[in-house]
Order: sequence, then structure tokens, then C-alpha cells
Amino acid sequence: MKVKTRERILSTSLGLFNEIGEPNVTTLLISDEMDISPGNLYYHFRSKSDIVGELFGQYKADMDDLLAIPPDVDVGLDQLGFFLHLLFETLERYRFLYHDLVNILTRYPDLKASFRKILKRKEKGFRILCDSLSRQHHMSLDQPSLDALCEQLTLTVCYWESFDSLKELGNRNGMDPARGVYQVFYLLMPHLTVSAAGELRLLAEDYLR
Amino acid sequence: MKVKTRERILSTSLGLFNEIGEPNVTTLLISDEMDISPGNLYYHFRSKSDIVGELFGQYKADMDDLLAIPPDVDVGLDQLGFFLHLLFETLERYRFLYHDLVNILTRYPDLKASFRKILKRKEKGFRILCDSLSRQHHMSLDQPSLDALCEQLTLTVCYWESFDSLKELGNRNGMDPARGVYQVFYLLMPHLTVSAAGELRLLAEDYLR
DNA sequence: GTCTATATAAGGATAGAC
DNA sequence: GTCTATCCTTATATAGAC
Repeated sequence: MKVKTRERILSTSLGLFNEIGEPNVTTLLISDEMDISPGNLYYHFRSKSDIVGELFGQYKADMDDLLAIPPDVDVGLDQLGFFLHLLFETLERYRFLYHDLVNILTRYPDLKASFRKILKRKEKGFRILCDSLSRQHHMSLDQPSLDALCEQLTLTVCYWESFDSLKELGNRNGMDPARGVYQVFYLLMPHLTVSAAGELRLLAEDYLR
Repeated sequence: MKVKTRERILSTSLGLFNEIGEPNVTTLLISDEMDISPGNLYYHFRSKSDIVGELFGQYKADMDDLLAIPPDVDVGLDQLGFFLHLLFETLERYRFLYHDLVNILTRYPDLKASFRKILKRKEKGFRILCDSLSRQHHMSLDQPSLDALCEQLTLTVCYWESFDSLKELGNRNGMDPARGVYQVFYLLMPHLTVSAAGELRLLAEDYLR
């Protein structure tokens, strides 16, 4: 029962970070939200940056897990949708990171290298998936187009949530990743063969109910 | 000679905001950089938020200017490239806004509505340009694909600079918008007719020297 | 218009009692 | 493990002399 305070600090912090932005969350606000004293918070974490660091570690672990794609997989389009769904879900769970990225990376400079590595890993993942689609003759692309597409996919998954929440008014909590998956589907579609494109279009429409 | 201090404050602030992020720039740093006293700064601006507000006003004016596209234009692909170049240049000039967007919009909530309006305006602009390409039979798209494409174009121009600067190490000052234009070209390419796509590909390669 | 000096407030973090 | 009280630092902003 006692051991759980540390975990509660982490989840409360994550919630507040996502809700109102990490820079706007003070240690006092966190402890207040949990009905503990600020001193107690500092018993469990030496500093606010330790909290951010640990949450980032979770993000990194989740991403590494998700992006461990064997180079020789053969993914179907439906499985691709499932993967994208999980990816968007994870990114949304740690969306505070992307909401104020420059500020966060300057105040916690240790994270920068790691952040960039994860970015490369995402792009690599998309490359593997596109290769798989090519092998199955669902897709055919010359090198520069493939490079541009993978870069585009990476940019889109990273910033989709920020973009979408900027467009829509409020209503930010519990947003589902469907719109993001839909968007990525339409990014892939023009590069697919006719039959694969048709299948993906159906999946996309299904996806938005 | 005397009247210029106000302008110097604005341009110095803009430079610092872009360089190290608006939240990390204190009024003291601005005045220090200019070799004037903090008191002097506060003679010209009642608060830091007034500086941010005025810079945002400039951004808005520049954008409104750029996005005043007559609905019946017939743009060539080369003109499209020129337009994108200007667009990226303007977005880069005020990149600090997108670097810490949530933080800025919570601390200056007045900007939110305006920001969203500009976003809609960008998307509207892309819609007009795509319509123009369609009229010239360079492009042919069903409605959902067009919607997704315009949304994608909007997202890309807004976040390209953030994404690109995250990927590359340092070297942020005076980055040219060519890579962004190139990326948008490749976003359009698969939707064009064969001849238009060929033309755009040549333009794209030209663009990166 | 510009300066110096200072008020005020907020946030991160520590000390020591319980 | 948790609390209360407090210190330290930094940032915005103002007052008043020049």
C-alpha cells in the first residue's frame, strides 16, 4: 500500500502534463492533486526532472517494444492498421512530450539524443513495413519516393495528435487514434496497387465507423 | 533614431525566441542582448506578453497576405513551388510559435482562436491550389482523398521545420526551406497525371541542387 | 527615453518533526 | 513515509532619478 505513492506520482504527473502542458505543472500542483504534501513528493523524487526523466523512460520502453519489428515480417493491411493504432495510442499517452518539445529538450538536454534515436527507429520501422508491402506486390516505389514516404509517415505519426487537437476545440481527453490511422491510410493509398488500394480504402472507411 | 528601440526589441525577441524557445527567453535576456536596461524595455512594452502578441500579429499579417489566393487562379507547378517556398520561409521566421505550442497557447490564450483560424486558412489555400491543378487536368482526386491530402499538406507545412530540426543536429540558423518544398512535392506527386508528375519530379530534384 | 534599484510572486527544493 | 515550515533562486514588473 505504501509503495504505491511513487507510482501515483508518476501517473498523476503524466495526466497533468498531458492535460495542461509539462511547463505549467508545478510540483505543488502534483502533490495537491494527489492530496499529499510537497515534501512527500520530494521524498520519492529528488527533482521534477527525475519525474520527467522516468516518464520519458517509459515512453522509450514502450516505443522500443512497439518498434521491434522483424525485418522479414509479412504484414497484411489489417495488421498494419492494428500496428498504427497501437502506435498512435502510445504517442497519445505521452503527448506532452511533443506539445512543448523545444522547451522540454532544452530543459532536459539529456533526453535529446534518445529522442532522436527513437525518431530514427520509427522511420526504420516504416521502411521495414513498406518493404514488406513491396515484397507482397502491394506497393511499388522508386527509392526517392520511398524515402520521402517514410519520412512523411514518421512526421505524421509524431505530430498528428498535436495537429488534430489544435484543429478541434477542447475535448482532448480520451481522444481515440482512429483519425490518425485513417490519415496514414490515405497517405499510403496512392502508392498501392489497385486491388490493395481498394482494400485499404474499405478498411479506412470501416475505421471511422 | 530614438523610435527604433521598439523595433529592435521586437526583432531581438524574435531572434531569441526562435533560437532558444520563447519560454526560456526572459525580459532581462532580451534587454541584455540589446545592451539596454530592463526598465527601458518595459517603457516600450507593458509586458512580455505584449511582445509575443505583437510578433504573433506580424505572423498573422504575413500569413493572411500569403494565403490571399484568388479562388480562380491557374497556378503552374513552378509557381506552386515558389508559393511553398514563401510559405516555408514565413513559417520558419516565426518557428518559435510551433516549437512550444501548447505552452504558448495556454500562457497567451487570446491567440488560440486566431491560431486556429490561420490553420483553417492554410487548408483552404491548399484546397484552392488543388482545385486549380484539377481544372488544368494535372490531378484527379475523389473527395475523401482530396480532404485527406489538404489536411496532410497543412500538417506538413506547419510541423516540417520542427520535425526537420529535430532530425538534424544543431545548425538551425538560416536553414533554407528547400527540403520542405521537396517533401511537399513528393506528397503531391502520386496524385498527379504522369506528365505532371514527371515535371514535378524534375522540379524537386532541381530544388535540392 | 533611458537608467538603477527594488518590490513582488512563483516555483524548485531542503530541514527537521512526527 | 509523510507532514509543515522555510530557504533560495529566478522572472516579471514598477518607482523614481536623470
